[in-house]
Amino acid sequence: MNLKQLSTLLGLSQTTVSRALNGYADVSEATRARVRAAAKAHDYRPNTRAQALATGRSRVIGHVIPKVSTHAMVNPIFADFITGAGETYSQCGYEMLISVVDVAEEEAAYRAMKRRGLVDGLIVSAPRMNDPRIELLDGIGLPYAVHGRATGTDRPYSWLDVNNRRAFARATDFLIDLGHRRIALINGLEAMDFAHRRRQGYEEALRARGIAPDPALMQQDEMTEGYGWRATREMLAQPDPPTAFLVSSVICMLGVRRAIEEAGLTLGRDVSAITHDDQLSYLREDGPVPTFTATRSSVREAGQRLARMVIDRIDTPEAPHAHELLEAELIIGRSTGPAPG
Amino acid sequence: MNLKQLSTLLGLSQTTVSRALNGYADVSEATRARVRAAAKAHDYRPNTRAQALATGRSRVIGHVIPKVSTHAMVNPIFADFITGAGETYSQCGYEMLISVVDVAEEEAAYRAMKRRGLVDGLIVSAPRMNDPRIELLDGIGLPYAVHGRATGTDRPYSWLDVNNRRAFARATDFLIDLGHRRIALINGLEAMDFAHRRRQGYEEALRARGIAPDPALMQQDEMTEGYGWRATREMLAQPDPPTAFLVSSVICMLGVRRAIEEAGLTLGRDVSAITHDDQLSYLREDGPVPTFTATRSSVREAGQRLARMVIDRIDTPEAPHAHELLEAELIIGRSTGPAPG
DNA sequence: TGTCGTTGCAAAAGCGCTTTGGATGGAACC
DNA sequence: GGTTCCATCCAAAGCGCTTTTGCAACGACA
Repeated sequence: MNLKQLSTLLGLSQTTVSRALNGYADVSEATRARVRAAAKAHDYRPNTRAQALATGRSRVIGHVIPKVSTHAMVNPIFADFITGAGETYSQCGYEMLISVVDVAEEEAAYRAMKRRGLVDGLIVSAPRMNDPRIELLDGIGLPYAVHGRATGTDRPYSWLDVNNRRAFARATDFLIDLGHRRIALINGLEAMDFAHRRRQGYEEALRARGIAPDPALMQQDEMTEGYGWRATREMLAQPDPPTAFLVSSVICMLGVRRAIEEAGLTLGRDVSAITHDDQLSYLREDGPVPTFTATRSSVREAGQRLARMVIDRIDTPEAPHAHELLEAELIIGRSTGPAPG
Repeated sequence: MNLKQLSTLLGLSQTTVSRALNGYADVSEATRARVRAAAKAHDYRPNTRAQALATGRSRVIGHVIPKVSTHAMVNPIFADFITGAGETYSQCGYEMLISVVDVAEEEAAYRAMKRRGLVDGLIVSAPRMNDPRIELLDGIGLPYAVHGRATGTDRPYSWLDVNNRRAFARATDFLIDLGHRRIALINGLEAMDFAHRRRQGYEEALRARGIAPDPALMQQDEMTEGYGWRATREMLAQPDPPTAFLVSSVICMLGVRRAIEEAGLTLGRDVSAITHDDQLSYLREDGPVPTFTATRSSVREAGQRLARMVIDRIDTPEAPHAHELLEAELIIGRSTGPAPG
């Protein structure tokens, strides 16, 4: 059933049927009701492609996943983020398109998306420092919103971010209050903006309390379980080992815990640890007191809100850029306690 | 730059330019070369929407994520699977559309996708037993391929699955060979077909060696870290606790290990455990001997191959249905050892 | 010389929708 | 009675591509 068929069936023109369904005022309410009823009865749905061609809008928003090589890591927050964004998209009548592109062809991919009219807007994920994509997309003329920020870029853009700096500063402060002085940072790759900010927060909090950051207590890498384990193991083997750890993700934290337990220590008593927790659904816990003390912020909610943000950019490109800074909650769990000794 | 502009620029008709670019024979090689050069020079890309409208093919494949409630779990294998599928799609000139829909509206969503010409085909994930989606999609007339199988359905369909039954039978066998008799199964939800098959494999292997399956040693739930921990804890507290565990996912296994270590036991010595390992990239390990003994099968590769399978269904709907049964490798790690005592 | 088959290109229709620019008829107003 | 003005509706153009159909030119062949 297409527009033409529906309209002849109703004895109306395509124009009237189209305008009736799209809520234009120049259709009598009586006709509109009749049209709506018929559309419902025949389960009429306008053809998306035709609609897109006619309006110049595809009602699709793209997410690009840059692929480094065949075995590169997929971001573990991806699934929850996508789910959040997807919820908003369905509410707003948008679709989500995901494109896996080789990192070498990323720029070409963005250009092609615009040229081919594939998407109306984009989500930019995992911004690096001085991320070139911002200038690129402005040049191309594709609306977008960034999940995170790109330190070093001076042009305005819309973003949503967790206050990583404050979160890690607070967590550091909390550990210092508990009496810890040797606090390690098991960070993500610091080319990533969020990791850079976390280190800033960590170092600032240390310095504010008169503790000099020790390079031997900082590591950065892709946030896997294995990395958490390895880094913790090495640090615990140092002559003057840390008594507390600041960890970049729960996945990583699982490795940290493993290394601590293997060393015969008890987490929360001999050694403390705080992780950032994106509230990944498959790592969710039920109990009243969480296992890990954590700076918590829902990445699913971030997806929801960021989706809304791109849609706003598409609808009102002339509006000023939006910025949302989500504050992470500090949740006290069982992985922290007073410094031993 | 659109077709019309490009053709006037070349002094040719739209027809000729279109046919030149699309490789038709009735264009001289000289003209074709000239057209190609001009297209490249101006970075011409045909408008996807117009192309789709004209051809009746959208070159988009849909993945539907049914959402149970706002806080339902997102499948942890999702990200890696998507990445694999996405790789194949880009190679074949397809795009991937992901739709998050409320489970109550799932059927309506499939119908709408067809009606609106949104997608050419679908991937069906996480099939349950007697999954109704197969009949539904056949009725709607949308090509699809299933990730897993749906026991109980008698109509033919294309699928790709891991041989879950054999994998779990082999793992069980391996544990029995090591001397274990009390072997627990920490399964996924058995409404899911894969979990059902795993239990079959497990029980068959037990019976074949004269061991009666004990309901007290089987649990099923959503495969979170917390579930693994809880289930293991409970089982270890039983009067006649298991000496070995069969675990449905690495995420779950992390919880199993935690419970074992908390009980003062050593994994691989006092208690053995084998997990199924989808090779999720963020849980990847580097070392020579893996931490966990596992039945291993790459979900990313599954994504790649399944994507190819839907594309084949779209291109040749009359071809017989394809079936791929991937055998999981049994990888011996450090989480298994001879039964104590 | 006329016929035929090829080759190379173009005109135009069509995909299913939106939107522009009227057309129509009746009420309201002077 | 004529004019204006709504309120409704419609015909047709257009979005950017593909595809069908047709036509002109050309060489080969008898």
